[in-house]
Amino acid sequence: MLQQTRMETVLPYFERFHARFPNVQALAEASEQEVLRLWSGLGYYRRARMLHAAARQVVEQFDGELPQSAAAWRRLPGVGEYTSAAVASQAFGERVAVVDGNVKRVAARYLGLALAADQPALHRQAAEWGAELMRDLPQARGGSRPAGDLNQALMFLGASRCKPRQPDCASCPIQAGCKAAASGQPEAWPLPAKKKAMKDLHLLFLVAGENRSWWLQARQEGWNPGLFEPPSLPDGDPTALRKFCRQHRVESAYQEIGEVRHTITHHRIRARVLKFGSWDSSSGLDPAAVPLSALGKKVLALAGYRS
DNA sequence: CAGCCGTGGTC
DNA sequence: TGACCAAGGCT
Repeated sequence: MLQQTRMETVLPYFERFHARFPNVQALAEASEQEVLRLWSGLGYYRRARMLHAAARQVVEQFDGELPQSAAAWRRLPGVGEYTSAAVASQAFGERVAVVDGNVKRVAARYLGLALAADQPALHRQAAEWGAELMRDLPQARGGSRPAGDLNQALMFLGASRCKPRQPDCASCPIQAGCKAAASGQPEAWPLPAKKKAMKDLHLLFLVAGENRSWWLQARQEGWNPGLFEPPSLPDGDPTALRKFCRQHRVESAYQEIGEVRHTITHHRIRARVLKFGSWDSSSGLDPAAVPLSALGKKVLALAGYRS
């Protein structure tokens, strides 16, 4: 859950998720839809599907025993260099360095690397720096976890002092050897990344339903795969709308009830919402019982759905 | 390697 | 308002 997502955002999701799936067996036995439902709103839904797949793999292939090393964790779906190092350093005391956004920023400043945050070269050099710090660590004893502590310390330093903007060098414990602090312009590191262009997308949502029964479809591809939303199609094509209504046996009498704006990664979505009065309500779904995307929630809220 | 995937907070 | 960014990983 913490991949690309802040602790404060994750916490309430984690609490609910962990209450429902207290162990790997419970997660493995759940349906993917149930897993997505408890994840819905957190974003990056592929993480949920991969976590679910990993749980099933652990139960089916390893008899429910969790991997005991970074290398073994790394083989699970959804577990990359960062996550395997985070788990193994905290749980097993393994001397593997984490490289996240914080560590990369701290490394760029401390070492004075003229690289942008999204450059693989920065990731590589931050990893080398981390490995070097790991080698100089004292041996673990008496239950101490120097490797895990170092990893958390670097990430916390990045989040609390060595922030992207207005870093607090005065309170930084490693200011003495820091190139960026010495320059007087610590904010100049890392270099500005090339900005990615946003694309505008115009959609049309078709909403029908009331109370506990609404017209919802599971998305198959593109964004939010596996999540439910009211059906949508590209805006600006009346023929497509008529065809869609005919296919789904919905009378094309509707009311335009408003507009919803939403951003998904590099897409800026502007969606008009049409509400239909008559539809085949026998196929209605309860929005509370299926995984909804944030976009789907916005559309339903506009249409009068109260969760 | 480059592109892709969500959402919410901050300034 | 918009740009940036966050405890990344997969294709």
